[in-house]
Amino acid sequence: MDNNNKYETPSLSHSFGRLILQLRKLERQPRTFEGIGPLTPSELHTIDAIGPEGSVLMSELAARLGITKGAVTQLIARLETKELVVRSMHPTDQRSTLISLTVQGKAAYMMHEELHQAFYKQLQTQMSPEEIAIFAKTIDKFIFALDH
Amino acid sequence: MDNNNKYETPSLSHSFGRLILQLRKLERQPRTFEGIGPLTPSELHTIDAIGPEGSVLMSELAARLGITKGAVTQLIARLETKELVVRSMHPTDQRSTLISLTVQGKAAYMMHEELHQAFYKQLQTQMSPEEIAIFAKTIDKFIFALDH
DNA sequence: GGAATTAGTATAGTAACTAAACTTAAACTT
DNA sequence: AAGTTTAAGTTTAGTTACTATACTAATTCC
Repeated sequence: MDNNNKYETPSLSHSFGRLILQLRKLERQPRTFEGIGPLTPSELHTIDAIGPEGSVLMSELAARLGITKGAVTQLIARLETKELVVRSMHPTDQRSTLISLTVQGKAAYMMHEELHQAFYKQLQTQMSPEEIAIFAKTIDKFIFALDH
Repeated sequence: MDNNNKYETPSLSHSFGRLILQLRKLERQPRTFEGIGPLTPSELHTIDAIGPEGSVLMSELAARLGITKGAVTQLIARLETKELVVRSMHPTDQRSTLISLTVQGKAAYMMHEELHQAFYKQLQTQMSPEEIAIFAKTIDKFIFALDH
């Protein structure tokens, strides 16, 4: 046996493969929010990236989400028709557009955040604080390894 | 401060948010394989799910990938035109179709597997065996928590 | 020997992008 | 001051990766 791993665990590659398939599934499931309607994962990520306070440039949003500016234009257009987001002028640069959440948008943000909190609370019943700590730390190393 | 977490770590929710955006990005990047050409992430997951030996039913493939049978039909059709996969008859059930990898398909499988191995080897330079073990274990709990 | 189930396919529609060409504004260059 | 380059954002057409629905054919279940 050329595997001298002395820790009896599920294989990392196997677990990670399952995680990816699970996340792919999760990431194509829209979620419906009370008084707002269904929001796709991309819409939710965008709302998340804007944040509940202040405003963000289109290009900054593209950078945060890791997508092109063209994709952001399309997403913001859709969120604008849903009245979750507003565009406003940049005070000094006429080229720039500032995006911020409407009252409705903030409500969606909060409800989504609560879902997250509930999830992490539920996770704490399954994992010890030590495990959670290592998990968070290793995710960061993992991300680092992902983009070399 | 109502956060009595005594472990100084990046917040799990923050790390996980970043992980999701990173994986979304990764999961829309095709990879090119020597002598085969570019393969999309979905195509690679499908090849992975078929495996290098034996054959798999369409419906089993759909279950493994967590997508509908219709989606599998389309993916297999594409992989068939790329000559990475062949359909064959089920010995006793005329309705069923068995899918297996061609020689080319197995080559793609192997090259992809080598990429994975290289990634995990690189990860081992960043993480201790204990961390890797806990990471694998906690991913499983995490997946469990994801689908309640 | 039907009736219900199961395996797979076909088709139309949607989400989530990208790439490339474009417009307008701002910042440099000389 | 005029021209050039860069940056911000939009538009459009195309692709991938699905889903949902309706369908055909084979099998199993009374």
